[in-house]
Formats: sequence, structure tokens, C-alpha cells
Amino acid sequence: MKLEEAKEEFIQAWGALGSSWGINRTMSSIHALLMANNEPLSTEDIMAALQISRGNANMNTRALIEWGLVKKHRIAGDRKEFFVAGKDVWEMARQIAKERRKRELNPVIESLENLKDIEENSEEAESFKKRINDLHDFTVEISGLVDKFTRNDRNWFYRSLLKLLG
Amino acid sequence: MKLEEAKEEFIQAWGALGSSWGINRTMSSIHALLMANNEPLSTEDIMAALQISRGNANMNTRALIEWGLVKKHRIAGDRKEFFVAGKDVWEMARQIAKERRKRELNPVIESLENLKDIEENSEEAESFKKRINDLHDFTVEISGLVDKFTRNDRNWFYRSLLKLLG
DNA sequence: TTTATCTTTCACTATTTATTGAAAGTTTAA
DNA sequence: TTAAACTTTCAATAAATAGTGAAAGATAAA
Repeated sequence: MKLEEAKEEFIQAWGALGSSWGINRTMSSIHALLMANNEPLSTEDIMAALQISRGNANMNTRALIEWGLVKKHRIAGDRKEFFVAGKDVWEMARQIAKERRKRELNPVIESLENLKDIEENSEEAESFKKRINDLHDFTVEISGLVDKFTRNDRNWFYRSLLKLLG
Repeated sequence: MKLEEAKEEFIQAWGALGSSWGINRTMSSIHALLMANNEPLSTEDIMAALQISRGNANMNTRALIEWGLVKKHRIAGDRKEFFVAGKDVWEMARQIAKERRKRELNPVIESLENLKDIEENSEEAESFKKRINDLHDFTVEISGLVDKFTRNDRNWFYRSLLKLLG
């Protein structure tokens, strides 16, 4: 397989993966494009490579920066901004986990906490309360686990998991 | 807070969570509705509660059954099908993890394996190969962890997790 | 069988989400 | 300052996704 061909397939696959996890296709494609290329790319490079508009390229590089997956890169003597993806896969995973915890897990926990005080005591109400409680405990635990994962260095977490699951 | 009010909020929150994880809103709403109700509900009940069409209700209950999150339930003397959600949160999480591993992780691993044989040896090609390799190793490891998680019984995993977190 | 009850399918429509591109905004060098 | 080089915004539009409902397909009691 040729390198360019492989890059294209990778961009394709990564884009598809993103969209089945609720991340928009362009955002994951840009991420893949930057991962596939060592040198920093400009907005124009991205527009050309993925055949997308300036606005789209801008919005999504910005989103990737917010997610901590991509960094701006200045090249001396050039006024344009360039972009590079982080090189470490575990660091990337940590960044994604951290971001999703903040955006999705935390709101759910909050929401479940609000549902805890139901003034009824019928059998039905008790059973509902129990489920909400279980769900709450579960999400709190997962959230804690993700927190540990995002805070500690990769080796610590990895060793623990191996111990746990090996 | 009143029970009915709480149920509605829960359905709302669960639906929103689903859609930020690439699962359609109706599917997660039906799941939430069934979780919130102890008794089995019929398609008609679901249609009425969520104000959706028969086709939609049917498609999404079917999807939930495929995912292993909901079971059919026959009530003696009634020809209608009824549906119930599983009651155990950990079992639910296992089922979701299992399903997503199959649908999303496995295809990515396969795709990354295909990208491994690049005929070029330039510095650029080598660097790309390394990244693909790292990504491959990472996904294989995660996939293994998920597999362990979905295979073992809850108490075992739960105890280990507590040990890890504590 | 026949018929009533219930389930599934799918072409069409509605809704949501992503993308464009041109205009407004910003920065920097002269 | 001014103006060129570049970035950002956002209303309009396109594309993707989800939902509808009526018709066709099952199933089972009579």
C-alpha cells in the first residue's frame, strides 16, 4: 500500500469512528489528517486536503484545540497559523476522556442528584428511587475512575488495570 | 418532587446523554421510560408516553432488544407484546460496552491492521507507521479490557474496581 | 379457513445538524 | 495610520438523520 493511500484510508476510518461516538465527522477527519502528517498544516492545507470550506476548517480546528487534541504552531517568518496533533496515543485518550467526563458525565450526575428527592413512598416510587440511586452510584464510580485515569501518569493507570484485569 | 415529574426529567436526561454518545434520542428515551417503569409496557404505552409513531416505537424497541438492553415480555391472555428494561445497572453497562466493542472497536482494529503494510521507507512513512502501530496497540489493549469487563461477573469486577479506586 | 389483532416495513416528510462563503473582525508590518 | 494578510462569525443552505403512517405481513383465536 502507498503512503498517501494509507493516509486517506486512515482519515476515512477515524472520521467514521468519531461520528459513531457523537463527534462530528469533519472534526475527527481533521484530527486524523494532522495525526497522519508530522509537519504542521495550515488552514489552507486542511481545506485543500479535505475539500472543506474555510469556515468549517476554522470551526473544527478550534474545537480540536479546545479539546486539547491539537496545538497551534507558529512558523517563523509566516503570519499563518499552523496546527499539529499531539503524538502520544495515551495522552490523546486521556484528553478525550477528561473532556467527555466534563461535558457529559458531570451533567448526568447532577441531574440524577436532582431526582433523588421524590416525595412519594408507594412501592412504585421506591423502586424508581432505587434505580436512580443505583445509576447515580454507578456514574459517580465511573467518573472517579475516569478522573484517576486523566490525572495520573499513563504507567500508573495501565499497571493498575493490568493488575485488575490480568 | 412528584414521581411523574421525576420520571419525565429522567427520560429527558437519559435521551440527551444517549444522543451525545451517538445513540438516537428516541432509543434512549424508550430505554429510560422502561427503566422508570417496573411494569412491562406495550408499544401503545410507549407511543402514548413519548408521543411518537408506531413505526418509530417499533424500530427502537427492536434496536434496544438487539442491544440486549430490553426484553420482550408476554402477559398471559394478551396478544400484545410488552417490554421491560433490565434492572441491573452493571449488567446494562456491560451490555452496552459489549455491543459497542463489536460495532466500533473491532472494525477500527481491522482497519488499522490493513494500514500496516506500507511499502515506503521515507522518514515520513516510518513516522506514520509508528503512529498507526501505537494506535493499533492501544485499541487492542482497550478492546481486551472491555472484553474482560463484559465477560466477568459483576461482583468480581465491582470488588476489583473498588479496590482500585480506594 | 376466515377474520381480528398485532407487528413490521418503507417511501415520504420533518427535524436536526453540519457546511458554506461572504462579510466583519483582527493583527502586523510598513 | 493604512492596508495587506490572515482569522472568525453567522445567516443561509445543504446534507444527514430521525420519524411518520399507511399498507403489507404475521399470528392466532374462532
